[in-house]
Amino acid sequence: MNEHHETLLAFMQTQGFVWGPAPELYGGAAGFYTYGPNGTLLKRRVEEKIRTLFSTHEFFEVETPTILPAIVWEASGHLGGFTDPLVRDADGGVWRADKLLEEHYAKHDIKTPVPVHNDELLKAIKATNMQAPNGKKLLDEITNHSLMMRTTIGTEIEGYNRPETATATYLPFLRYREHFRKKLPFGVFQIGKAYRNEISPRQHLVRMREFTQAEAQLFLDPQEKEMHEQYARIKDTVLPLLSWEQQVREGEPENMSIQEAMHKKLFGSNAYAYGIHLAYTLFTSFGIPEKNIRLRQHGPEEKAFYASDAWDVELYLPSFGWTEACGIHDRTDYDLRQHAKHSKQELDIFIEERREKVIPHILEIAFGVDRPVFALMDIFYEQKSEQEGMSTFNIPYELAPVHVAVLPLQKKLSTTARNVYAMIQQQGFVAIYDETASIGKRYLRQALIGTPYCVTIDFETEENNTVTVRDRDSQAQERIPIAELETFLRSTYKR
RNA sequence: GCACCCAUAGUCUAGUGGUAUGAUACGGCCUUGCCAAGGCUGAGGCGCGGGUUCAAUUCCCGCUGGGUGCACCA
Repeated sequence: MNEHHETLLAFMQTQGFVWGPAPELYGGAAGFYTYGPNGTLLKRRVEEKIRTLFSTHEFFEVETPTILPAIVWEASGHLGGFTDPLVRDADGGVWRADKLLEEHYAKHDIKTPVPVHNDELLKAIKATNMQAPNGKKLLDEITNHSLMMRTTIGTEIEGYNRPETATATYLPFLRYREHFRKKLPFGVFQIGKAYRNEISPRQHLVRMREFTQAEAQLFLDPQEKEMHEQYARIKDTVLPLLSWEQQVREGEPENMSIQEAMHKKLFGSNAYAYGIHLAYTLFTSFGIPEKNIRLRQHGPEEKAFYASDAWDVELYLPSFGWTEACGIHDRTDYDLRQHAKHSKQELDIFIEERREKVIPHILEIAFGVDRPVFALMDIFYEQKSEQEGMSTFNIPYELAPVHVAVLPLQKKLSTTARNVYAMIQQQGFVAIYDETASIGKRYLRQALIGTPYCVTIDFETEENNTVTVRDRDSQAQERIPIAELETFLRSTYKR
């Protein structure tokens, strides 16, 4: 673990951003964290950015259940074929059965393919007479590990916590069809919890067992993936693109216009390019510096089974380096076909002009919300020694957890100060009142949580109803009338 | 999950087979005119369980949590 990350963890804990692993009282469970008051405010602001951007691009928010019966996950492909076959050794160690056999075959230059089904896999392993890598005897049983968290609905229905929000978002397709008056394209988005029973979660908020996911889903007519109007608006935008070709030759991302990328066939359709652009815009709207963002194309091996086009938004985290933050997938008609098959319903739309029924294609932008939140803390917390100046959380002003602090210069000014505090709260700002310790110490406290403005009530306030407003970044103070505070603050915090 | 390493106030740390050092943060009082100011003072800790021992925070085992590598991350 690097030193920066250790400093960051102390910052997040002491300043009320992130605590855990929870429940701390009982020693904690890996992969679960609690957002403290400041962390929760920060995360909310990030979620508001998501809502604003998706809404202004004609996506509509929905909220679906987090627990769904097994049949849904059989249809989506999450259950069944996509669990890991595990074999135990005499000591209780657990190994990936298919990987063990694969390695064994590779080592002995055996060309036989590794069987897919558990019983055949077990038979093949027994035939090799192999042992576990730790020298222990392997047991005669293969069990499945699934990343899905199982639960029971009522007394006996098998259910699972959703491992992604997307599948849950697709299920009301027939309702969407009516709601959007049988016309494509239409878009929906969802922000909510997802659960993955990771074998060993690490890297703090970056990989949790319970996390917040956000995703936008655009339902398209497969023959109308050109989206000329939207494409025309974005085609000249330059994006940092790390193509698969560049990765193979270990090159750097290239700054390239979307149009140029289309010519090079990096994106499969105008619509997909639109999705890429939207995802990139989203991450810049969080205030993450452009140098910390790049787009990386998936290689043929890592591309998900359902996707025709696949890129990730990656963020540079000082703690962990380049980290996947968001996937943009053209999922084609895979999901709707699967659910049509399993539910025995026709999930299509009748296109008037062509007099035909089509199964819409789905373009997906999906990401863990906790990752950009972590990135903001990781990138913008700056620790300084007392000689160097104040340690500051340099979060962009509009994302700061607390908008403004109200500080009486001395305690004898507290009545006036509390009146100003009450007024600011009623105006809808998130405010903090602090009258303990020296004024300098209180400025530091606010800098540490990124509060942009400190309103100080001094002796002049009582004479002429003015206060000073201290700006976090410039540390400059400006005297303004109390009556103008709201306008001043409103200019930073648009609502 | 495997291998190795680690675990002391909120945070960071010293140290010990006889219950613990310091810094910082925090509370109270006094002082204080924009400063990470000063004085007095207060509260706060050996992750959990078992073993060895007269005695365990210290030694041993297990668990939990963290780090690194492998695996996993659909």
